[in-house]
Amino acid sequence: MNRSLDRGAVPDVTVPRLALYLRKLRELRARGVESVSSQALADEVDLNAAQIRKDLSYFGEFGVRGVGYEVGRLIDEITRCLGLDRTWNIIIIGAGQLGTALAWYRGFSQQGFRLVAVFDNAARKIGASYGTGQVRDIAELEHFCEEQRAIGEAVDVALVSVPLAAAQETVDRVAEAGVRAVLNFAPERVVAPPGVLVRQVDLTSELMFLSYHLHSACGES
Amino acid sequence: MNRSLDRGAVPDVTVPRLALYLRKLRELRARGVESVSSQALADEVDLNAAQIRKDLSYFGEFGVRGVGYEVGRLIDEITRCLGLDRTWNIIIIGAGQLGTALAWYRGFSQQGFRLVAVFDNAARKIGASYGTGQVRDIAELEHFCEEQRAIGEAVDVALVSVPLAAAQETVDRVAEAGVRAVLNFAPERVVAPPGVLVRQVDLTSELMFLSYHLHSACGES
DNA sequence: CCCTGTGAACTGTTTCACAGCA
DNA sequence: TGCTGTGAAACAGTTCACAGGG
Repeated sequence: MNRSLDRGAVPDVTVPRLALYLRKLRELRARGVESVSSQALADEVDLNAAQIRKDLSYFGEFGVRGVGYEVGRLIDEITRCLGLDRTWNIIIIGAGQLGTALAWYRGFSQQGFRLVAVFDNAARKIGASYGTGQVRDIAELEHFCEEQRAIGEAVDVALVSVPLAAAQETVDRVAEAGVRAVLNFAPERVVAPPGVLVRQVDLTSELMFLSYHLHSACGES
Repeated sequence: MNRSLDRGAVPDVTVPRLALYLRKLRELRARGVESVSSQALADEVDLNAAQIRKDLSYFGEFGVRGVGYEVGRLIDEITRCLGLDRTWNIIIIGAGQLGTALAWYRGFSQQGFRLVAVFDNAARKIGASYGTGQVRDIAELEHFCEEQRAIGEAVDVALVSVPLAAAQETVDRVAEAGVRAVLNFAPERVVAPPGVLVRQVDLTSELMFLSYHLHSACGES
């Protein structure tokens, strides 16, 4: 029974934790550690050991009773579960400060994400080369996506770093162009077009979370 | 009874939702809307109306039965609950691509966050002026924080955008310098020093979340 | 009557505790 | 024996459903 297919059973909160385990396991491997128990890994990532065992059990049985998990094997399994055993093509819409920072971010390529293009509507930015992607005119978006599909390198994910007012329109447009996942950085919760997965990265909310806790801590202590 | 003080009763997930309500309420006010029911607001933010009423009830009774909520009043109340009725001083550590993008980000000042300085260890970057903050030598960090405290403008939050390997060390150092909240952008879950609130913004995890869902959707449909 | 505020029911997640296997 | 994998218990968060006040 291939557990990785019955997606409905995997809690959403499990997925980001798998990413965390993966990172820590790679670190352990780099340090020469070959085997790890759920307890040892739990200590490293500051979680409950049962949590880790349960998270992994949604996808299969990767450990050996009485022994633990083989680090290399577990890295491979989690990599596969997360869909990181292939390359995902990403584009960035909006070559402002944030878009530019994202384009230069090294972490992407290290995880199997390949930046194939950056789009902007400002003529003076077009043609510049950021990291592995070139800045193109947003007018070419649909054409570019189609071309990529034609060569078997369809655009999988769009990172949207456009101004607030353009966020929804941009998401609708990339969805229309066939992109099925979006990471939106604009502080505006956009409505996901059907069949498109939208994930929000909201700096303002994060700051407000901090201010709330700083504020209420003042009131208490 | 001031509910905003018994913090233990407020679920963590409520706080980012308040930030969302606040944004939508401001938008409604800008559109000239003066009164809103929990149902109408729920439709706007795509949540359950009871959820909104319960979230607000943790902090007090802001509505009028049979009528709804007065938009202006609710904005004020949420602003107060989130601790946004004052200015918070923030610093950025690491003036790389991401740190620079953060420094230029307009959203901060609009929400009552004031950038007071950017720190870096690269001599050639020091002195440059980013947004409202000037780039200073990281060696001056402790001195700067103390000086700010002396003039009653203590540094409240540090945004950490340094390379992976320096993240933990940097967080420990800002904590030592008296900063009580950190927003960490390095893809390394850092250990929070006692009494310091650390919040993680992890682009890599977000991308992996998308790749997981794209991947498992392929297997199904 | 309408809509808020809230106990109670429900759903989802975490943790416990132990059976089962190396 | 030691550690995994997993039902069952505990806990947290969401939604329901209705009492209560304008």
